[in-house]
Amino acid sequence: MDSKTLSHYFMLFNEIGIIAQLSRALFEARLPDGFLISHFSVLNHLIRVGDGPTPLRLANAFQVPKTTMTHTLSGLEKHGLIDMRPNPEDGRSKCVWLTDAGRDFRDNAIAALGPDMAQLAERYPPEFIEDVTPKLAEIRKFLDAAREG
Amino acid sequence: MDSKTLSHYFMLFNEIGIIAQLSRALFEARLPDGFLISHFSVLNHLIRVGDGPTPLRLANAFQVPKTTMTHTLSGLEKHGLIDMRPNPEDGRSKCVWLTDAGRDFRDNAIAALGPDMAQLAERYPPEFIEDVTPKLAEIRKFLDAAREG
DNA sequence: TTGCATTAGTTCGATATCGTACTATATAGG
DNA sequence: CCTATATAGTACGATATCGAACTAATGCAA
Repeated sequence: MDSKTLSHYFMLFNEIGIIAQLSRALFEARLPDGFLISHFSVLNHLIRVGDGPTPLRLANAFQVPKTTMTHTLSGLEKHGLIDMRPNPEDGRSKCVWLTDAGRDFRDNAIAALGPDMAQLAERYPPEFIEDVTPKLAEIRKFLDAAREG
Repeated sequence: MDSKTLSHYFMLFNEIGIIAQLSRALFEARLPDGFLISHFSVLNHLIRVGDGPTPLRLANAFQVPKTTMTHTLSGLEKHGLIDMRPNPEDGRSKCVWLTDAGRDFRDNAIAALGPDMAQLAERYPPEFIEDVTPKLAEIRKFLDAAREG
């Protein structure tokens, strides 16, 4: 691969890194003090996919080490947004359930982020997003496979 | 905006966040112990754009707080990969210059990452990358503008 | 010139993230 | 059943990142 082509691949990941950084900062500015995207993401995931998963399943879903997920969940539990109950099918394990406060928090966060997304949508319509997202999902799957291999 | 459309926007940033995470881990596994993508990125930037910029210019280029750039540069300097010299045009400021060791480090890193990129290129040819990257760059510019506004 | 606001860089404290090691439980093989 | 291995979650230590406050130099305006 010639160096010019190689640099294009570097640039892709450079852009992705910067967007991840900027979007995190912008999103967190809309959340109550002390809450991070990681907290919102978990709550949102529990709503979308359904609650009751183990911490390890969540760690895999977000591709973070399980120690990181432990930390994130402890923050959510401390604020009463989730319940951690024993897993009836495995004595080593736990299950994560939303509380009413957790659902409210997530709804409020969505409402707080709505205007930003609407502003983004003015410039980049849904078709644009729906074009890019699947391509990124492909790359993500490839990287995830490479991680294991 | 209806909730289904909204969720598409969330998913975009979710994918971006995960790719940033995975690519960082994969890249850093190819670097010598104790070095991070941030170190490589700065060296690579100095090669591409030319060395001699101030730390603040670098912080802006990578969209990180200047305190983070101070930390990154101190690591590079400690390993003798860059020189920090006074800025002749501004007594408050400094200029960042590559050392020969810095150039070598960057060349070795590129060589170490080459096979991974080649593997990626097998599945996602340059045209794919050149389609996606500009679109991400647009979103990045939008977010950057929103950050200031 | 003098005084005030601005800017570049660093220091410091807080914390999110992550790897290693550990405990408890589960599973497979003898 | 018993032992060895694997797995789920946690505790702990290291460090990258970031915001607030600080220092020093600059620029501007009266």
